[in-house]
Amino acid sequence: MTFELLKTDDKTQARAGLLQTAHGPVETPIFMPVGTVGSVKGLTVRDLHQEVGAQIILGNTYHLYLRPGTEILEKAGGLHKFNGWDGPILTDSGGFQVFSLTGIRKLTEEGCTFRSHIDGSKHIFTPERVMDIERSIGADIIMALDECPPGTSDYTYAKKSLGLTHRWLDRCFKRFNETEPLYGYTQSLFPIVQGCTYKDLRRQSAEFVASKNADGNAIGGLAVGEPAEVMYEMIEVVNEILPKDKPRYLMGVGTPANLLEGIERGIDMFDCVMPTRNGRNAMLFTSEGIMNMRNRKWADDFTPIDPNGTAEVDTFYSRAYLHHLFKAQELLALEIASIHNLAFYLWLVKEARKHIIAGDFSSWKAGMLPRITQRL
RNA sequence: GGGUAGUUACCAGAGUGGCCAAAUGGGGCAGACUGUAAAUCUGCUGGCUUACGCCUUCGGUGGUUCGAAUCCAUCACUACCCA
Repeated sequence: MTFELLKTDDKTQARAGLLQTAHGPVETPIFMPVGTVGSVKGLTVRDLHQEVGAQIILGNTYHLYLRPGTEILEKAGGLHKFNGWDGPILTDSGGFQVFSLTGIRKLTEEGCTFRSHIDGSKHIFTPERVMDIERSIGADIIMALDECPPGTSDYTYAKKSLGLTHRWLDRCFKRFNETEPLYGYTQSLFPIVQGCTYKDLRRQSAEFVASKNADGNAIGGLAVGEPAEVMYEMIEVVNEILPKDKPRYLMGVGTPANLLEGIERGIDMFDCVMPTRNGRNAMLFTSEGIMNMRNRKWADDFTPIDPNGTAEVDTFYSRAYLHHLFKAQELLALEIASIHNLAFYLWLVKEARKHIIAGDFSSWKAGMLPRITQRL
C-alpha cells in the first residue's frame, strides 16, 4: 500500500492525497461507508459504486467473526468475493465493541472476553486472534485491537487503558508480521492512538503509534461522549506527531461538520454509521441543511429530495413522497435516505479535496459550515 | 317485532363509587442517534399554566350519593341472535 500526498493547504493542515491499495485507489480525504456485517445497510454494491461513489468500505471483525464466521469467509475467498465489493475494504478490529458491548464483555491483559449478542455464547478476542480473523476476512486495511474507553473516563483509567492498548498493539504487530495474507494480496495494519481527552496521554500514544512506522495511522476513542471542541483539540495534538507522509484515519467520525473540522486538522480518512443509521431514522444531511423527513412540514413538499444531490434518488423522488414512505414504514424510505446521505458525505469530501487542491479550502469551508449544520 | 350485549380521549380498548384527566396499544407531534446489540430508542399527546394548580370530559337527559366513567330511570344509537 502506498500513500502519495498531492497537496497540503497553505493556511491549514488539510491535505489531498492518493492511497493505492491492492483493490484500487482511494482519493483522500475520504469518507468510508460502514458495512458492519459485510453489507452497507440498505445499499447494493451497484448503489455504492454508481449512486454514492464509494471508494472504500468498512467491515467489522467482531460481527463477521460471529456471523457468518471465518470458515465461510475463507471458503468464499475473503470478504471481497463474499459480498461482491471489489474495491478496497477496511476492517475494524472489534475494539469499538469493547466499548459498545460493555456489560457482556470482560477485559484482561490477555484480551477481551465477549458474550455473543446473538446467542450469548462466550468468545475471547486476543490481539493474536483478531489478527488471524482479519487475515481470514481479507480486508486491505486491518485495524489493531484496542480498548476504546468512554470520553468521560478519568485520568487514572485512561492511563491504564492506554497501557493495555499499547501492549496489545505490540502483540498485533508481532502476529501480523508472523502471518501471511490468505488471498494473494497485501494487507496493511493500522495502529490506533488512544488517550481519551488527556493531551499528554494522546501525545504519548501518538509517539508510540508513530514508532510502528505503519502504512497508516488511526485516531480512536473520540466522539465517544466528549465535547466536539475537545475532540478537535485532541486531533490537533495527535496530528502534530503522526507522520505526515502516511494517511491518518479518524475512527467513527462523524457529522458533516466534524468531517470538515477533521479535514482542516489533517485527517485523511473517516468512517461513521451516522449517514446510514440516521438516514434509516429519517434524518437527511444535505448541502443546505439537515432535514427530519418524518416532520409534518414535508408532507406536501413536492420538490426534489435534494435538488443539489448527486444521487439519482435525490431528484427522482420528492420530499413529500419520501415523507410518506417513512410514515408508512416502507423499506424504500430507508434505502433512499441511506443512498442520499452517503452520496452527500462522499460529495462533501470530494468537494473538500477539490478545494484543497485549488487552494481555497478555508474560504470554502467557512461558507459551507453554517449551511450544512442548520436545521431545515 | 322480540332478545342480548354495548356506547370511554383521534382510533381500538381497560377501568364497574373516592387512589381517574382516566391503564395499554395504535395513530399523531417532536427529539436523540458519531470505529452499527439501532428500520432503534426517548418524550409529549383534553384546555389554561414554567410549575403548583385550576377548569371541562367517559352517548343525551334526569336522579341516588358527601362524592359518579362507575349505581338507578329514561331516551337515542350500534352490534349480534331469534322471528
